[in-house]
Amino acid sequence: MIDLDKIKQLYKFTKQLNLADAGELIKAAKTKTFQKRESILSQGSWNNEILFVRQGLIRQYLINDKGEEITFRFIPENYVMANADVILFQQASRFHFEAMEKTKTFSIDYDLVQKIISNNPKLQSNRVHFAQRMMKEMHRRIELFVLYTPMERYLKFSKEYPEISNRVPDKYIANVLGITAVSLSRIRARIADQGSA
Amino acid sequence: MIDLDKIKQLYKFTKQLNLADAGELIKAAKTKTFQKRESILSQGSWNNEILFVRQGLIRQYLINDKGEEITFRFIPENYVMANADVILFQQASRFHFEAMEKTKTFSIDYDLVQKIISNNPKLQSNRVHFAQRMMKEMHRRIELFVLYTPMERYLKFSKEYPEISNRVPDKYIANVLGITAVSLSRIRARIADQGSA
DNA sequence: GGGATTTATTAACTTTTGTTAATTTTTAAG
DNA sequence: CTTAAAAATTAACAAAAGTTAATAAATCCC
Repeated sequence: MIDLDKIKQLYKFTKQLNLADAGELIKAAKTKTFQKRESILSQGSWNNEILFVRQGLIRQYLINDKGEEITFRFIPENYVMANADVILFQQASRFHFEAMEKTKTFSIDYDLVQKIISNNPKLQSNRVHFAQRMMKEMHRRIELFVLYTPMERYLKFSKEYPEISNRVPDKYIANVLGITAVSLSRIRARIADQGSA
Repeated sequence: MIDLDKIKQLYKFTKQLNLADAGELIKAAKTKTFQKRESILSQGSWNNEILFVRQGLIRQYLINDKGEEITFRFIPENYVMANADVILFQQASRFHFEAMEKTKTFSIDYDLVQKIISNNPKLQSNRVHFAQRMMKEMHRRIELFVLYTPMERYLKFSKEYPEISNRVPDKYIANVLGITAVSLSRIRARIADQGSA
């Protein structure tokens, strides 16, 4: 993997990436590959690596009080996996992360990112744009729950993220949309009905 | 309003605020007061002020396709009102913001914040902590929808934000939790039942 | 390609929510 | 304090979602 490749990949992630200044970050990034179903990070971990997904798809999930597995989020190509529990909430991870397909990533320790950024002030704008991207994604997701019905959520989700929707089992999508798999199946039946009516 | 007061208030907002460096920001902040029910920002606006709520409570809402008013978020003391549509999504505001009580704020134009920060690199850490605070809040909210039932959401919300829960009409809380006012009323009845059973 | 496993669908039933409207309670304004 | 307005509750019914289990379809792997 040569640097040019890295740069291209990262450039897709944020149009604002300042290529000259990002050099140090790119140098520090480690390449990792995970096989399908391989665990990337487990519940209880204090690992605080940031992973940029170059290829593949990661699923973030947890086991709730009732012992049920609940998928919280998908992280496809050009998105970043960050462990909110460790980085934002200063607690051990409640979540598991696993590759749903063969997944290639760049990874950097969050502490190292901090350090590099503090030594390269020009990287600040990249950090700002990264944070904004995360906030946009989260905001959209909250809107989905507050403003729309389960059926509308599903329609919007599959329209907005076809590259996820077509790759992962519906039962995981159901979790992400805050409904059960059975309910999602019925929603799909209703949509098919209406479409042909 | 003397500067010391401003500083104290802002300090509450983020423990990381570097008081010496924040001087310029504090100088640039304008003090505003809104009366109960007064509109702060309307749908369609391109205003991109950031408001820090010193006192009072702001309600963010929109009118959906069906003409229904839906409350999206509350912004109480020591929280920041920012218009995501203008700042993150580069679009005119879909939301209205109004004071639910007499509300006192500090306000700064987002562009001015940007400018001041770029001239005072030490303020960067404040910006990072601000962004992290927003992300924490959003993450928690998404968790509420993905991991919990409407009843659990209500219990957690009223426990975690009693200062909001006790001040605003239930019908607005219902929206924020993604359910109807009637349904919330029934949930409350069920809780009362169980409590006395 | 064929059997095993996983996923999706369907069914049957219960519980909860949405919707509309009436009624009670609370709040606000004069 | 009294009345008007707003909010919350309750009712009645339809629609949708949760739950458990059975069945069908898709997929995985040797």
